[in-house]
Amino acid sequence: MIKNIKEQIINSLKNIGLEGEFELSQPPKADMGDLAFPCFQFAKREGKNPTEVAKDLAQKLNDLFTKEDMRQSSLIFEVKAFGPYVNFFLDSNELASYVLDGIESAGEKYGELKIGKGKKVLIEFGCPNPLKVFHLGHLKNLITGESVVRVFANAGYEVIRINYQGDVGMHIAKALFGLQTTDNGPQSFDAVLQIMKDMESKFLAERVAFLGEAYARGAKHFDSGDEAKGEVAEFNKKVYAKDPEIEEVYQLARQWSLDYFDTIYKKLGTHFDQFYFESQVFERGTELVREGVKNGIFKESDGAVIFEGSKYGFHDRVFISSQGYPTYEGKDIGLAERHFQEHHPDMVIHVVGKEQTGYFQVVFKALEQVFPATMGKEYHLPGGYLQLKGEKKMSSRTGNVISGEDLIAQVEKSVREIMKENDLDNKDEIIKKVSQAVLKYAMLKSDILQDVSFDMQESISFSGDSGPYLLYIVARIKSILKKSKIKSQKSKVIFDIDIKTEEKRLLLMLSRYPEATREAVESYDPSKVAKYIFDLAQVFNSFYQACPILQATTEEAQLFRLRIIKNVETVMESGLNLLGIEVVEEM
RNA sequence: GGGCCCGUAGUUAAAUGGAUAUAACAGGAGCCUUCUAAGCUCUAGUUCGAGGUUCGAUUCCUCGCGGGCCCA
Repeated sequence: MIKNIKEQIINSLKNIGLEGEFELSQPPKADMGDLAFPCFQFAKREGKNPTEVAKDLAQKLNDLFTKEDMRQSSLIFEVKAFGPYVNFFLDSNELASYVLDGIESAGEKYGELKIGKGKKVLIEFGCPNPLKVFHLGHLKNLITGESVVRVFANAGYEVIRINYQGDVGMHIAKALFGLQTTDNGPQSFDAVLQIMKDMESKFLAERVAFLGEAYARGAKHFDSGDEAKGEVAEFNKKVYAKDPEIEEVYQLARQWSLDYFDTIYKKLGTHFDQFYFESQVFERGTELVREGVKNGIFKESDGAVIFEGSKYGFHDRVFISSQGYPTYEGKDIGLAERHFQEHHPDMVIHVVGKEQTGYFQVVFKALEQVFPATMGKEYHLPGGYLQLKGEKKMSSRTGNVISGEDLIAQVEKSVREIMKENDLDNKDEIIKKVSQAVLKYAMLKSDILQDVSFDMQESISFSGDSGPYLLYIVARIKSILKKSKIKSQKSKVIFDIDIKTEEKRLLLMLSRYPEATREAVESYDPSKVAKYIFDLAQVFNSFYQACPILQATTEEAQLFRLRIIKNVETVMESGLNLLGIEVVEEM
């Protein structure tokens, strides 16, 4: 959209003899024009003063545009030099018909891209560990991952949603140790199994809390000394060996956890195409690493198997421990083989916290050597932490932290409180959608790498830079459209309409949406879309204040404004959808 | 000890090396018999420090200072 307008300007520049690649920027103020061409680089190449060059270019372009047959279109009506910039003013009426026709003919597809066409990408996100708490980090990861999936799908990629979960390893051992430990000493796993079977009728949340407490007991014991570490490690062996003593308890606890995670996925409107488990890949991972030792990729060191990342400027990492068990690194080798054999992806994106950056550098380097086909295709998308305002980073080591589900519940409670006076049909559903908007927008509005400091008061506030603020604008537009009673807004753009500055700014803003979706996919960062929607919302509000719609002075103006807000609605809904946020009819 | 990331108004965040560093919240002053004022308009307030590269640095480089993380 705006891209085509820019191309027209660039063509004009080429017509007057400029060569090479140009970027157009946006003047800082509306009265300085709609698009700008900075002359610095061109002037440098010519060895001239940029201000003089701008003056000269503006003159030449004006000469060009007065020759009617040379004009690309009537969209540009004025060219002016501002210091070292050549600024272009677009004709409001031409712009209006260009933008509105463009969006309307694209419909819901407006903002979609083709850059990923024919390419397949696996996006791995979520990844909570069974038998551990679903903590705030997982919540943020799910929200981020869901949005990244949508941004890539919107860009034309075929996306496979992957969730990889750690159902073997020390954290499972800790939970099992905790389960068999009571205040009066150890109990048998038969007894544990009986307790758990008796709990089957209870709520899932309660059963999962029971597992969480067990994990916390086990983790505490593990940290209490070397001897304790050894005791817990015994359970690790049993898990890997599928020891019948613990197998039934382990399977039941694992299933409770997974069922519980499913309820959270549903609550957040996310889903997965495929689940992978560490239990499915650890054997193959171990095998591949052992083979790699023979090929000189990995190296034995003090009974463990390591990869010498230090040869590549990273650090060495253990892939098989001295006890003979694969580490996360070793398992990831087995996992990657399955990814590539089953899906043949062009790219695998791991949406994981930023603290894993060093880990992935080494694992990807090792992978390249085990499977050269993965080279350049594995990508770690590092995310910042989620902190509640006034608290330190959350850890699931200790039992008493706010879980992801607790936060969802607290947000819902606060939203319900704010909306208690509102008389609405389907109020519960609206509250749920608004609550999701609160959480998702708060997590996605800053750069993906930035830590999010979640301020409950600010995020649930219905004014300012918040999810509800955006939903409110959509609801207001829908309300006006409903009241307008005009069935068809397919008015021809009326060329004698006097278009106000606020209307023009809004039209220009609408034309930039595809640029936002492109930036988001190119930088792997949904926040680009979030920022765009917020900017659009701001511009809309100025328009809304300055331009009465239903009380417009002429019928033409009313039809025109209805058409504009219909398009704002389309773009807002589309952008929010990329963030995983559903709009509401009223609130 | 080695490596990575970060440091912007009181707070939370923007800014492909470009025009007067932009918003939100909090503060001050206005605007509702009018489409949902959950809004709008005005106002005050910012680049951690020292160098360097550049016509131009919040952005790139070096060295400090402060915070986070990974590895040992």
